[in-house]
Amino acid sequence: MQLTLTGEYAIRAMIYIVSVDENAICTISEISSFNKIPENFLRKIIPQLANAGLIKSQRGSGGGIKLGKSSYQITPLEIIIAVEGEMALNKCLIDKKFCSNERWCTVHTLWCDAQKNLKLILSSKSIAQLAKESKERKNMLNH
Amino acid sequence: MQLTLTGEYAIRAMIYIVSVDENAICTISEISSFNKIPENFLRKIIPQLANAGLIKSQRGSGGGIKLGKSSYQITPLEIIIAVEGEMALNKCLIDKKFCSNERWCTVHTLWCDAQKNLKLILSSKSIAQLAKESKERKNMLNH
DNA sequence: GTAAATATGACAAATTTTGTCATATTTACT
DNA sequence: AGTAAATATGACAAAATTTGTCATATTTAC
Repeated sequence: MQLTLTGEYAIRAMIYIVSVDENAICTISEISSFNKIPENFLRKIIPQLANAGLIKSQRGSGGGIKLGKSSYQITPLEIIIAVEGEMALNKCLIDKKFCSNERWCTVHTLWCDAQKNLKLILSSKSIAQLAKESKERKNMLNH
Repeated sequence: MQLTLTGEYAIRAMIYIVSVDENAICTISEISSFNKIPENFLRKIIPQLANAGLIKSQRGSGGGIKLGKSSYQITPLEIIIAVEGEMALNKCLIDKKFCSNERWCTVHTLWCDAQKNLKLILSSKSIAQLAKESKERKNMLNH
C-alpha cells in the first residue's frame, strides 16, 4: 500500500517543470539529471503524462516538454493516476469479482470511504501551490 | 498503492473467527477451507496475528486459534499493520532519507495528512461491527 | 507413544517494479 | 537534402516483492 517510484518520479518531474518556469520548455535529460531520475526510466513515464494532457511534448530540434494546462489545475492525484492507473486501495473496488461475499465483502464500504477520502486529500492542492510552498520553505532555511 | 492478498486474507480470517463464535476455538484448516485461502500461506500469516496479540494460538491436540482480545477492540487497521507492517503511503513517511529536499519533499505534508486520514477511517469500525453488518446484509438478501 | 494441532525456515514460482537499449520518428536549421 | 537534436516505442532484462509450497520441529491431550 505505497506509492511506486514511478509515481514519485512523475510528481517530482511535474513540480520541477512548474518550478523552473511555468511556460518554459525543458528537456527530459534536464529533468532527469536535476531530479536524479534514471533518464531512460523517465522516458517511459513522460509519454503517460502527455497522454493524460498534463504536459505537452514536442519532438525535434528545440523541442522538449511544457505544461499541458495551468499549474493551478493540476493535482498530485491526477499525476498519480496518469502513471499508475486508476487508484484502487482494494481489488474489489475495481471489479466486484474480487469481492468475497455475494454482493459486498465485509469491508467494502470501509474501503470505499477510505479511497474517496484519500483522493480528496491528494487533489486538495494544486502543484502550483505545492511548488510555491516548497520555494518558501527553502527561503526560510536560507535565512 | 493497494492492499496485498496477505492483508486481505488476514482480514477475512479475523472476521471469520469473530463470525463463527466469539469464544470458540477454530483451526487453520477450517479457516482456510471455508474462506478459500491457501492453507500453507495462511499458516505464515497466523503467527503474525498472534504476535500482534490479535489472536491466541494453542498448539497440540485440541488446540487451535481464538481471539486475543474483544472483537470490539480490533480494527481492520490493526490487522493490516500486523501482517504488512506499519503503513506508509510514501517511503519518506518511514525514513527522511527518502525525502528529496533538505527537510521535506514538496508533497510530504500532503502524504502525512492523507495517511493520517486513511488510518482514521480504517480504524473507525471494529471487526465486531463489521461482522454484524455483514450478517445483517446476508439476512436481507435471503428475504 | 501417538495423533492432532501450530511454528518456522528454506525454497520456488509468479508477478510487479524498475531499468536498459536499439530503433523509429519528428522538427529546426543550414 | 542532410544533419543534429529532441521525443516515442517496443523488446528485453534485472531486481524486488508477493504468493505459495514443503519438510521438519515443537507442543499438547489422551
